[in-house]
Amino acid sequence: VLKTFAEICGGWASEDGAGGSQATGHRERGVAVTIHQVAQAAKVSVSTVSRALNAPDQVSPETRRVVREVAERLGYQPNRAARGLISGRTGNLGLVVPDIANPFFPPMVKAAQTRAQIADYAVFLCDTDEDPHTEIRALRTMAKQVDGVVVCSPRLNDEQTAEVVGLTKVVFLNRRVPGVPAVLMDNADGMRQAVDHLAALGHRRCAYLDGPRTSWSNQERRNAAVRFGAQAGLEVVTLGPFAPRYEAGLHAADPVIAAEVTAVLAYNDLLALGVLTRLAARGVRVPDQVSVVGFDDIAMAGMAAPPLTTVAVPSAAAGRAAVEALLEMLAGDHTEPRVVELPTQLMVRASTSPPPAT
Amino acid sequence: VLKTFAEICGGWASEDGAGGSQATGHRERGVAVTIHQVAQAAKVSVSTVSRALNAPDQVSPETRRVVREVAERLGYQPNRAARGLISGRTGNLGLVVPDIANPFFPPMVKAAQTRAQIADYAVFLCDTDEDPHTEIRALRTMAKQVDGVVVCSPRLNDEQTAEVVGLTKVVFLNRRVPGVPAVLMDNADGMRQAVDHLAALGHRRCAYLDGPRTSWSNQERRNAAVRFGAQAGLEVVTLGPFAPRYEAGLHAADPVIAAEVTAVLAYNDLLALGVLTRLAARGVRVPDQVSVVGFDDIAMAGMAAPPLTTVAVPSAAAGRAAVEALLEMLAGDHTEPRVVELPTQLMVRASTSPPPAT
DNA sequence: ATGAAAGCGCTAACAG
DNA sequence: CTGTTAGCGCTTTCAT
Repeated sequence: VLKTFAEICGGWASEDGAGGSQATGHRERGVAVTIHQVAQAAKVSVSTVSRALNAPDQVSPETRRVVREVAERLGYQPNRAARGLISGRTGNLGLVVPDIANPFFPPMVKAAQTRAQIADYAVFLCDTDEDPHTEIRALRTMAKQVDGVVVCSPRLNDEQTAEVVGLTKVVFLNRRVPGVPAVLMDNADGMRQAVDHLAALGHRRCAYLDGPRTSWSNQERRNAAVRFGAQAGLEVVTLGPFAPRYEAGLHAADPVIAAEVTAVLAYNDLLALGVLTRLAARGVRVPDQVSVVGFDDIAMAGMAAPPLTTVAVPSAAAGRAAVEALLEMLAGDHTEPRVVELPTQLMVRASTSPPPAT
Repeated sequence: VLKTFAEICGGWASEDGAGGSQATGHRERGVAVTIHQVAQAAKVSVSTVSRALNAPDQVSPETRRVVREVAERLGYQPNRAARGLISGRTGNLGLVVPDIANPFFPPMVKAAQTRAQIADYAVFLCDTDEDPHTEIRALRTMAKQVDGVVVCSPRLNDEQTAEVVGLTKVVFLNRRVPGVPAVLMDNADGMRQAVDHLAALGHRRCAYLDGPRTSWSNQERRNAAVRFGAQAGLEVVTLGPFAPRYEAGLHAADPVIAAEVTAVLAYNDLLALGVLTRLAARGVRVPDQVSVVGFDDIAMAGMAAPPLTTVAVPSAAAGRAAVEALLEMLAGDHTEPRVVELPTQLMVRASTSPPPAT
């Protein structure tokens, strides 16, 4: 019941829980039980133990039964590091993310980890804090202890990308690089849906809130907005660029008002949410006076007031798909480097409506 | 440019970026460079290479220079698994979380991972999806390939806890168990601040929205609300229990209205946010008619309308502290199992005000 | 100061 | 079907 630690820094935030209840069969743990102990206890050789566990049909049913029973009783858990050393297969995957605190990533990470676990892979997580340098360093270190890596929204340049691809099996998530297997989201189609929605409501002029210049997704989204806008008779003026954050949205709202548009397409939800807040503060009613559309459909989008119309992006499915693509590569049935593009979908909620009658 | 994958399930959500630009010194990667290759290239034995890298003062300055240069040129990265096999130290830590998609956890995970990385540890992440069974299984598997584990908001029962503690070094986060080192947040004091705030505003009767029955934090928070409420002349009626989620908050708002209170203390922010939404839908103005206080201070709390008054919990600092506690245990300077309790702090925003004049 | 040799725990030939 | 023999890549005595 001590009480200490003065340094409180960066983020704050809580949650937790207490025990469920499941009986655990009694195990005799003698600190570290190795395959040798099992072999000895079962009165067979270590290789038999290994086979009984990994290649069940290479040992007699009886031996197998005994070995497995003993292994179970002793609580034997094979040492994956040792196994990996000889087999070349570590049973580990790497997962690299620019910023896990960005609400866009957690569902992706969760799905990826869960999928990996099902295939009996453990996953190393690395948050690069948006730094390409940290990213490449992490990848180099990881390479040796994983069978492959999923890199989400890579910030690597071409040279670094080439190096990484030579280091280990890699699947990119949210970035298309020739020759590199990847899982992508159909940003263009999502933006088309959003633009069509606005045009159908009768909007004729809207703003696109530009995201980070270096963002691959942003380029796709902006281009699509302009292209499909022209096609649907919706003029799109670009404002920005803005950081993909709530605070930047607060900032972006004023230019939006000045731009005399009846609708705004934001690069992402965080930005859109900021716009919503600031618009309300300035007395501009959403959606009556201005319609707002986000992108991503992060959890908070549906909790905003008004609930945000946005383009849902299948980030959980993408995380899962990326791991699956990696697993396929590892299985060796690799035809060509696979590129998967997942569909996106407009979620119409309450932040969009016909423009005010002039 | 294929296009496939029909199955879109669970969560949806986007973000990404494209390359920065940093020159990478040219490396001659011969697929996998081992300590042997370095030894050969440097014309010394493997043990000398090992020493030159790990125990610099055991080799002559000249040899050291040469070896390091060669290692650098070849891009040698020691195989941590092999190292761990002999040294018993894996250089890996485990991080177990009930649900990374819960916005409470990402800052914690990020801070923990970052801190571990600084100490040159890699981290295995496991999301247990709130399932004690998955949790114990993950812990058993991890135990062998890590030097220690941080378990966030453990859902383990006593027996399982005992087993885990025997498996590897463990630090709990958000749960106090006798004999187990832990990092805690001062829930009681945070609740005291919230209650005092309400009492100071003139509230005389408020509701506490109960969280999950099994949650250790919830028990602490509820008890504190009642105890400090009595002390401050604020009657606290408990409503619930509710799941710690936005949807549950939507549901909780109606009983709140029926309870004829002038304020509500929610178990956590998600719940409070739901209450905010539903109250607005029913035409109840916050804070004019009812004040709302959350707990945790997740990112969305500040983005709500009105911005939520809530108790900030230092989750990032906690993640960092947990890793540090683990690191200390590993270093062996373990005096007694350490328990650290971090302070919490009320963030007064716009969802609280004096009660309506009756 | 340096090299040779012995394993860490495990799997994969290779014999019986 | 099962045991024996080699190592995987690395650190660490133990000699030299």
